[in-house]
Amino acid sequence: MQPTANDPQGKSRGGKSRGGKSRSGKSRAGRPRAFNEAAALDAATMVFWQKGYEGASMADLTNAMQLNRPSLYGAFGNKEQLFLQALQHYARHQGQQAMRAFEAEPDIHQAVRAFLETSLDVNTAGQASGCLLANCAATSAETIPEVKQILIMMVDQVSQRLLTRFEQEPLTQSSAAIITRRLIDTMYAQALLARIGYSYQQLMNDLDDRVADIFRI
Amino acid sequence: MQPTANDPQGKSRGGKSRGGKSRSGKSRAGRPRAFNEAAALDAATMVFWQKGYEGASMADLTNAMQLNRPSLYGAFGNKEQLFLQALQHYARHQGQQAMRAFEAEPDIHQAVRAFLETSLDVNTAGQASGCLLANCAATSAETIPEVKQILIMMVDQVSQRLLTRFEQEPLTQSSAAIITRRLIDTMYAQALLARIGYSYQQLMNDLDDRVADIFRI
DNA sequence: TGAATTTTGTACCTGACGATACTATAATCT
DNA sequence: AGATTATAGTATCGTCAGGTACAAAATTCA
Repeated sequence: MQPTANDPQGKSRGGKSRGGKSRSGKSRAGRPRAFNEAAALDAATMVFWQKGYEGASMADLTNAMQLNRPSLYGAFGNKEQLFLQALQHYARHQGQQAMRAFEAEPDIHQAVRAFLETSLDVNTAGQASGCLLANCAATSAETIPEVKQILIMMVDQVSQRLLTRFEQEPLTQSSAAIITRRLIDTMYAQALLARIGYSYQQLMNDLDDRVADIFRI
Repeated sequence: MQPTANDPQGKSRGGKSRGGKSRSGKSRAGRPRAFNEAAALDAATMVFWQKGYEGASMADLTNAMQLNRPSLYGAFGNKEQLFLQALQHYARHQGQQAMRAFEAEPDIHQAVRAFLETSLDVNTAGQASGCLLANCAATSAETIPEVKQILIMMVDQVSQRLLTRFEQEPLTQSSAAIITRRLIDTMYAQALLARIGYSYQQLMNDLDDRVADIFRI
């Protein structure tokens, strides 16, 4: 907050634009950044989440990120690269919350509930509704090839982690696969419904039924 | 095709821009349209389906629709109104195909399969993949309020029609609701997966399992 | 301390955006 | 036929898009 720039930015250059030497912990020469890179990326993520890739203008972005245009280009490349970084940022944060809640819960039934509840929280909390990946990035998948790769990677990874857990439970192999798919489908559906205006309460009301349904074999 | 404009356009003004009198079958005064309105809307729908609302430029649209800009504005209002009309056009055509296949099939098991198979066809045929409503319009739902209304209407309507059919089958009330929800969730998931690059074959391979899963209670 | 390095902030560029004015053209109406 | 109506087609409007050049500022290196 204070103008004295004594906040320890640590690495200061995590591997952005030009290949940094990252010799040691010491910060490099030159004027220090006036913005926090992670916070800026977080803000950019929110903008893309609300407006999508094409719908978000550079003015929207610099505004939300609290930096000026050359700083943005210096730190993130260009709009497309920023978008891709925002997707990965989202995947590492909002996107992982449900999975963490799932894996933290020992009881499998409760784990599924926690997964969907956390997912619903992400889908309805904040200013953007739905899921940046499922609802926004998917639209741009036709235009930006890298988006397809990222999304496929994410989707497969989530499937795999869920399946691994279900396979440890006392279930047949095929049941584990079915439950995994049902859970993922339910997550997508929740994201879409949240995006088109279903409220937290409306979706929350269905949650118990949905959880029960997933296990109904 | 021929320059002689003797193609019977019939109504010629279905109720667009200004309130037409639609007195009788006779076409009104003035130079006749050089483009087919339904075909133009169809082309616009494809463009939006590929690029989304913000991603589609007026140049893209006029190009695909084979008309010039003033004609577009005269016939469809502006870009946003054109988009809304494209959504409804899509809902009446591509969006109804799966439902029609479903309702045409007497055996409920086969009906579900036909529903998903037709849906998959729509999601992977043509130049745009996925679903215009689920994948593209959802992104713009935050920006254009009318989109939310339209999507909610569509979603609820599909649910209702499916549920009505399942309730006629020998199923418990709750089973009908569960199966309806599973079918819809599966449809969304297929659309998303198609959009992010899963091929027709990949999705087709899962289809039998998915159908069986829907009925597994 | 001064040279080197990096970011900031302003101002700006080029091109594309959505939207329209205007005229020519082709039909119907009287 | 002439008047009227509506579209086609061109050329263009004003604005904002994404992206940068450039000089001032703030740090490290020698």
